[in-house]
Amino acid sequence: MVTAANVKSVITGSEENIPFVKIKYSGSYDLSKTFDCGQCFRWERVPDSPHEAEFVGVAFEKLLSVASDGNTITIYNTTLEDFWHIWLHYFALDEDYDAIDSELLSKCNEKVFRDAMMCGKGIRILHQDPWEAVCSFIISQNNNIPRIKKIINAMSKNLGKRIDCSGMEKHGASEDAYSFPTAGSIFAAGEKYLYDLKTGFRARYIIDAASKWESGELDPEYIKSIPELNSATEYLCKVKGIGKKVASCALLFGFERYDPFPIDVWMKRVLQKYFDKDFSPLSFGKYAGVAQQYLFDYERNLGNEAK
DNA sequence: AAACAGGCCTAAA
DNA sequence: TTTAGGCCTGTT
Repeated sequence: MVTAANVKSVITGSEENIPFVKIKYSGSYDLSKTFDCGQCFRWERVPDSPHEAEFVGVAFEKLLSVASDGNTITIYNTTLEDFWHIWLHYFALDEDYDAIDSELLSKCNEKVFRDAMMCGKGIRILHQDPWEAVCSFIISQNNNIPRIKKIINAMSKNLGKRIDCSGMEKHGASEDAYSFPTAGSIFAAGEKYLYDLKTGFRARYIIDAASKWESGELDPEYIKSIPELNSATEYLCKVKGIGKKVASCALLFGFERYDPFPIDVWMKRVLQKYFDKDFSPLSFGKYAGVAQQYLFDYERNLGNEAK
């Protein structure tokens, strides 16, 4: 019962007591680019993995690792049921990126964009938990990725649920793992507690978001139901500490939409450098967010090659 | 050591 | 409506 276009086969097995799901997949899926493009903060590369690439992380209160070898993706420490219910969509294995790419090319045929798309082939936009996305991108402001990860780990360790990792040592889970804390537990902990976890001036923003999340003033299902991007953005901006950029990221990575086009310092640079003054990212259309990821990755890789 | 990091808030024109 | 300054912390 294969329901996703690019998933060719799914089998289960077990390796040293760790159950896995192995997916044969057509098309390109680049785990490294996907986890390294700044959309998520809880995945780490597994050192000395026998796979071409393997990452271990926590999502939806579960610890798992994902490995890729050619056109095979293996998810360790999961079940077939969770694969179909959670991971198929989380990893965007149910998405037809060839279709997305050709839609984007029909909207923009600039050479730089074609190059960026080629360079970023295999990047996937994950479908993360909405609360985790909101909270993570509040933390991301005026901050760098190592410290964002550090803060999120500290919050998880102190306020999340402990997750059993036994048997996952070979998959990079040497220490205990913890789920991303719920809005309720963050709100209960209070602003000073968060401040002491080095969140800095963002502590009160996180509390404001958690409080609105708890009270229902910030309702994820309602947000997902808003058809128009600007309305959804405005709605999220009710929270102190959420501005246009943070809202765009949260919507793109946690609320099931592809049209947000987060503009940060990198994207400002890209737009200035390669596009006409009157060019609007809106012209990328409904998959603008995917275009943003390609361009972002492209610009950052150019920087790395120059070093 | 001073500046910067995938911003946002606030005060002041 | 737009603009400057400040902000927690860690790293270079």
